[in-house]
Amino acid sequence: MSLRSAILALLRIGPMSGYELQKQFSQSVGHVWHAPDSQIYPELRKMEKEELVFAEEQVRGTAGMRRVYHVTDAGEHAFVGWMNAPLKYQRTRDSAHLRAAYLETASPDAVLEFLNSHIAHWMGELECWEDEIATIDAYESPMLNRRLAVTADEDREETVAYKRFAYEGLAARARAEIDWAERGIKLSKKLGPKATKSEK
Amino acid sequence: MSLRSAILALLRIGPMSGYELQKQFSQSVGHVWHAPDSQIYPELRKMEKEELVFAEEQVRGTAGMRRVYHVTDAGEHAFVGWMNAPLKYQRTRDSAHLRAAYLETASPDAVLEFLNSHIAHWMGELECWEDEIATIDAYESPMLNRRLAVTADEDREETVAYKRFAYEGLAARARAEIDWAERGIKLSKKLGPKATKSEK
DNA sequence: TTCACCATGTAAGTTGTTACATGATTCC
DNA sequence: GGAATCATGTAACAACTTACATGGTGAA
Repeated sequence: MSLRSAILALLRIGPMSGYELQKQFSQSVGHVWHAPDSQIYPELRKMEKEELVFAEEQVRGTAGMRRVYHVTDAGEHAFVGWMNAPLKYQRTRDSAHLRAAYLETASPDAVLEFLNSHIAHWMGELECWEDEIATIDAYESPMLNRRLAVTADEDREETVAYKRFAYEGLAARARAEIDWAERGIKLSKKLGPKATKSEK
Repeated sequence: MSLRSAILALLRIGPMSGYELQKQFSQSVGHVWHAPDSQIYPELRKMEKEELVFAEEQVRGTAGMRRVYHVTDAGEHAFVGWMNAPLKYQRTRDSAHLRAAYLETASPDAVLEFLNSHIAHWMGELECWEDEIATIDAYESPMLNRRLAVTADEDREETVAYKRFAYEGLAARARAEIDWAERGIKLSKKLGPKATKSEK
């Protein structure tokens, strides 16, 4: 149900086509909740059937078509309902930590490769979130500005603060992962000589 | 494919029935990689067909049955292969941070409830991992001891160290989530009066 | 004898992945 | 005229969830 909530959250910023949504899901939002186009288009059609959104059909050129989706009252209600309901935590499936627990099975090279690519992965995430935070602070976030334009003056501070808060949490997580992997590299180097010794 | 790797990792510790595996997946391992019984039994049958494991059929009482699974050479090879291959990161789907980004939509009560239950959730995880670490340090982990019993002397330190390392990372993550949610509570209290004012 | 635990699954549905498929528009 | 981008999907498959379904064993 969270894909649906993510779509509603985006459409609440302003009406958008499936294509525009898809671009959002491949950028910043996609780093919190990923969704490929093959999931977005069918989901929009389902939401249309359930009247959470409605499509404004636009003609492009001579034969082109564009369906711009708007949130309906029912959709707004569903989103607010989700926001106020208890959150369902999905069970963890964390392949990196699963692997870490059995790292003695991997070759010393593979251990370093694993930890280094873990760092690279989370560095990418960290950069993404730090950029987002900088963009918010500079009042240059297109999506947020679009939302603020239709937000009452007294609610703007809150809207900005929570967005920043969310991104800070994601950045903190990325930093924790990087720290952890760096400690892992030190550990593997400490263990290294013994591992080699045992191969003799 | 990680479910398969997790099963192989457990069976490498020692032969086990589906039921025993299932118990592991509902305890400590299940906090890294969750799997319900309805996924484990069919997966074991598939792995049996692919000859990654074989089942030793044991009779219990007069009519009871028990299939104890052992890792085959092919299974061992598959596990080591997975351990040495680059890890595939699954795309993030983080409903808590998704929600956090739009918290201005929730009622002040719902915000606190969300953040408090986030803390409770991660406190539970943290406790789980700290217990595991304490158990390892006291040489009282049944699964780890079972594994160490069939491990060469010089590899034991590594085996213990990586297990501890994995759990430390999970504990660190839990702490980061708790910290973040606590900052969120402070933030919501700071914003609180204004939010109320805007309702007048 | 009854209750907790051992033991093994199936079935239906949802969600997510990967690959395929097509065509229009706009800008250079 | 060609490339990037706009635009919308389908199909097959894999993974995961939730609920259902059944029966044996062992100890109090």
